[in-house]
Amino acid sequence: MFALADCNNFYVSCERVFNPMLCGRPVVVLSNNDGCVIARSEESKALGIAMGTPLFRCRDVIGRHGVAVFSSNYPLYGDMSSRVMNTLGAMAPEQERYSIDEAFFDLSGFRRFGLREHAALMRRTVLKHTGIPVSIGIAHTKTLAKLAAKAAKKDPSCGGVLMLEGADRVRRALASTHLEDVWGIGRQWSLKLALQGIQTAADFAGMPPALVRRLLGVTGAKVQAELQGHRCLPLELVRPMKQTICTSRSFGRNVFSVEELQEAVASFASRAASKLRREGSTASLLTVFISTSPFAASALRREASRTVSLPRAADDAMTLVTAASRVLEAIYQGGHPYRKAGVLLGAIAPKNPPGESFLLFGDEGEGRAEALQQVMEQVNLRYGNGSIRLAAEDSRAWEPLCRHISPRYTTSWEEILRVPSAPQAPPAPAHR
DNA sequence: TCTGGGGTCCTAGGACCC
DNA sequence: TCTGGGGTCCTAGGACCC
Repeated sequence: MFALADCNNFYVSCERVFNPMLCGRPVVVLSNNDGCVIARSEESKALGIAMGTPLFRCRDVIGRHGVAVFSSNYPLYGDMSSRVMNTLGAMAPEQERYSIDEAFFDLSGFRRFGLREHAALMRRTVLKHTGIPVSIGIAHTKTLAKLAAKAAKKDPSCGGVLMLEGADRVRRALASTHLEDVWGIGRQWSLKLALQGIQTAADFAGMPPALVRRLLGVTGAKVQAELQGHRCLPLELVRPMKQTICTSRSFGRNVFSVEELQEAVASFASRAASKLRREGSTASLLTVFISTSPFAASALRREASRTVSLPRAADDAMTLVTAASRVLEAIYQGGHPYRKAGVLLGAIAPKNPPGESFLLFGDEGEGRAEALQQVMEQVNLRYGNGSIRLAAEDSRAWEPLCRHISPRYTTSWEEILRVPSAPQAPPAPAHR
């Protein structure tokens, strides 16, 4: 049997652990740049604040009901995530970390303890050790386990754990699940299937497989088979190597000049380099993209991108920053209010593959660049990220907004001492 | 005024190979 | 009149996930 453990309203729960005054109050967490609502407490959901709502569209509700608003605090959420994952992993070692707030487990070995009982113990332990509430679904396939976890969240009577075993129990769960709540079925496919009269997970599971294959391809066919209890998605115990690594941001304001874009792109390339090095990989393809807001007047709108292949696979900031800077120069065009840029690395390969390759036409700089990069990493490790960086990255005038950020309670000695003030609703727009 | 970031997989079509 | 069969690789676009 597979289990899925899913943290409830994860980002909101992280904020509440360190600021219990938030419990019982409506809370939302915003996307980068304070743009959209990406996490909501139950109280906020009850107020009708939908996932992904732009902040400016729900300011009224937020003001009227005293909703607490937070910018996202990824150092905090990432650290809390590893605490939750480590706690769970200690109690069920066959673990696949699926996302920042979810993990799958193979619980087959725990039959004699009672699967439901063991899951309930996992849940209690995580709550006690980290303060984060989780819901756990148990079933024969991953897709059914996801469905069970969702149902466990909705129904308070099951105490956060729901096991789907037995054809009848599964059938009832499928019948009471809307199609768009099934893992793997998004908006577009729901609409497509609604035209065929398909409303619930049970309807979908009962469709002729050939029709599903024709409408949704093999991906949809797998979802259907999983709902019928056939395992198509195995537990992935080791995370496969990333195929692309991307660092991109929306800017806190319009950026017009190539100089400011250069600084942003240099920072992204440098960030991407450190992600790459953490993976122990190198990249041979580099893409730079810049764009205005997609909501800008069409005369001002512009999207541009270009990919280059690097003369040799690289993982150091200086090579990637230099390459990115050249690409940006080539695609930049003045007169547009740019709001976003990014660097995407591709053709990723392990750094020291068996039978290591070398450059035919020498490269004496190589060893020095590597040594310099390592020293920079050590300095940043000891004195804090950003203590030393390439001059090209400086100024940061483009930095995204985060007006409602909470302290990094678990990863910063300075910030842990900051007393959380009762968070306020964001300042009302000037005209109100 | 104000709208995230980082991924994966599949499919179709085109260019190419013998 | 009539024009093969079996592949690979790449790219762009579209769907999905959190």
